[in-house]
Amino acid sequence: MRYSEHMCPRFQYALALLSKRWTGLIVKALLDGPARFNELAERLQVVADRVLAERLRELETEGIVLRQVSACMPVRVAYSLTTKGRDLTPVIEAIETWSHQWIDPSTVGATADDETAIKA
Amino acid sequence: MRYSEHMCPRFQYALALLSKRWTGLIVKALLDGPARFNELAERLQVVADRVLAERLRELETEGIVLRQVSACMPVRVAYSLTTKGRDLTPVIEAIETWSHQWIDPSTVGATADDETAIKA
DNA sequence: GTCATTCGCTTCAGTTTGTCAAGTAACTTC
DNA sequence: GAAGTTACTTGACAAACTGAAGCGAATGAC
Repeated sequence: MRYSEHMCPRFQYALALLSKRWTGLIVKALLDGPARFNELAERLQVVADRVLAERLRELETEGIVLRQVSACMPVRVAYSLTTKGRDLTPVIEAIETWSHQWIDPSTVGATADDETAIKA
Repeated sequence: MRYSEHMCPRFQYALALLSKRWTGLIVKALLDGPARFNELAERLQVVADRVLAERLRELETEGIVLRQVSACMPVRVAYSLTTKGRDLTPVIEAIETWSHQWIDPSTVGATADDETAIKA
């Protein structure tokens, strides 16, 4: 990875991590509690399996996500946040606050397009 | 854009914006004060001109960045943050705090690789 | 005047990164 | 023994990013 000389490398490293596509959403989803792979894929419907697997592997090596495999019969894999991961809460909260202050629901676009719209 | 049904669309929209490559770094750079295009490109050495121009255009349409063209002789373009943009400060600060708490300088990799290393 | 330079981009070719659909290996249930 | 579940992986394709070069207007150096 390359860094700008004019900014703190640690900040740049963290930013690169967090601004990888879907990283924020995955962390947010895991803040709601641990989940198995398919469960997580359900929570974040927009993320392709391939990328979800990749991101989770990256987040695991970064020590943000914990991967626990149960030796049981239909091999279950549970993903959860480590302390390092849970410490991202203020970042997520800051984004939530900002989005509620500045993002106009109408800007967001067709929010419920498919079946959700029919149900509503 | 597509959204997960299980999370606030405003949050997802904000996250998509902020997690686009280089967006965070550009905002951070502009928090240090307004800058012209080439000046900004210098501050963020890692961003290709093409993408910088594109990101700035996006951030302008989002109302985060203000683009002011001086009618003077060698057309100067000044970029600065709007209030909406400056309100991202808590987000940037949260990431800074986290990175200083959790990112080990040695993890960051070869911090100063080129000439910087020779000078040190 | 003509050449080279600065400014704010844009264009091009090539690599990286992401998407979608399908497949796989191990095991259970019918 | 065929079908389903779980956690991924694979492959073909598309979108996004990179680095180097170009471009048009306006100087400044000679």
